[in-house]
Amino acid sequence: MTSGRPREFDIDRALEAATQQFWAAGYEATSLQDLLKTMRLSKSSLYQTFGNKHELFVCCIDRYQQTMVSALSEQLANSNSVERFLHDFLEGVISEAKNCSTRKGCFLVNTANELSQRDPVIAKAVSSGIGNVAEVFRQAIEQGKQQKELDSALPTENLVDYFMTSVSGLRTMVKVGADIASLQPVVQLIMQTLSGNKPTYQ
Amino acid sequence: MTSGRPREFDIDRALEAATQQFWAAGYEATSLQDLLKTMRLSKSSLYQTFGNKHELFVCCIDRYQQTMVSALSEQLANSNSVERFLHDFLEGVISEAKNCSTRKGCFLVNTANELSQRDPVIAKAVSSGIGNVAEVFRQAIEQGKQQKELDSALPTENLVDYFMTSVSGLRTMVKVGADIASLQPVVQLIMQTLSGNKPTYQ
DNA sequence: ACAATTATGGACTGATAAGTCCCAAACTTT
DNA sequence: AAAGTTTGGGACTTATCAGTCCATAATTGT
Repeated sequence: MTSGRPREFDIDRALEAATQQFWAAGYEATSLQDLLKTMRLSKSSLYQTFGNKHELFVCCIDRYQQTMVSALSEQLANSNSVERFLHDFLEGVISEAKNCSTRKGCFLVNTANELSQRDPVIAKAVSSGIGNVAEVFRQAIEQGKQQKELDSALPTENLVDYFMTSVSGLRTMVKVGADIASLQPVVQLIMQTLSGNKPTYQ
Repeated sequence: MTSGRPREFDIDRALEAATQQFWAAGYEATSLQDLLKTMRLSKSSLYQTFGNKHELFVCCIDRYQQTMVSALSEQLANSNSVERFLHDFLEGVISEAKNCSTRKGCFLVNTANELSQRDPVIAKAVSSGIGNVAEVFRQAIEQGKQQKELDSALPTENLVDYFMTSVSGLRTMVKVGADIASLQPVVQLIMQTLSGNKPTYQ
């Protein structure tokens, strides 16, 4: 029935560009002009397609969260050692400290810090996203306990909370400017704690 | 020589008020109107005394940092157990999760997250402040090792970095909305790791 | 009395923000 | 050809922001 000029841009690519912008600069510091530039859209197209800045942001959060969860799930599935999976993730977090320029951290955590206290809609999206990420790690840790890689004396929930806390902490340290040499031993300590202080994977 | 009408407001009280405002809402989200209201100053007085919003903010950061460091030093001096000192600090961090309303986190960490990537002046002030805080914990941990409370096999620097990372992580978890019940076991795990997995102070 | 300083408050500037609206052109399907 | 839709761009509104300036009053020391 309905027809008309077809949309020329790709919604997902536009969302990806918007995400990069929001991720790098935050919500408030990103102006509509910035978005139009990186998304390569006219103002009309943006408002018609995404509603407004706030709705666009929530879309970006959701998309980021889905992407992250599926990537993590895949990595877990392709990994034969849970210990290695967790260790590699931590290493990835602190590897941002190698090149001074990027240090973007995690989009969800950044957003939580910027907006969770004053925007309940965004707070809910972030909280949900972090919950989904934590769920992947819960599965990983459960699997690790069954394979006797991790300390099975402790409740899985505690280990998940501990891991999420550690990841958040490393992210902050990277942002504050810590160097990778000082964070490497921290990663070792975290992994030792998770595995019940057996010698850990290097 | 010079005389004139004496200043009617107290600079330190004004800085305290400004700090509370910046702390609660962040730098960008705090307008000059907000500051005038909480500081109970006229616009002229604010600009004459503190220069501008940015300089005022740096003053707040410095003042906060000094206050925090001296308070921590005092607590450490008055504490007979280093383990208890560290444990109480972690408990204080997660106790914010009890009353949903406040959850302000640490002013330095908040600022690092908001501005460190794009404001080098503030980044330096924050980094310096966090360094001073870490120094107190370094002294504490050194003392703990000498008193055989902590695992002396590990370098002090690593333990300090681990502790700072853990604190930052807990702060983020609180902000994201974690409840105190799930963070309590995390605190236990952190303390066990610091003390070399002896049974820890409850 | 006089100079120096701080006080208040409002007017003002220049910039930027998000969002609305309108228009003419481009494109697709019927 | 006609209807429906998207395109880009610019004009516009409304609001807010940080910061400057000025006039006037209040209070101090000399």
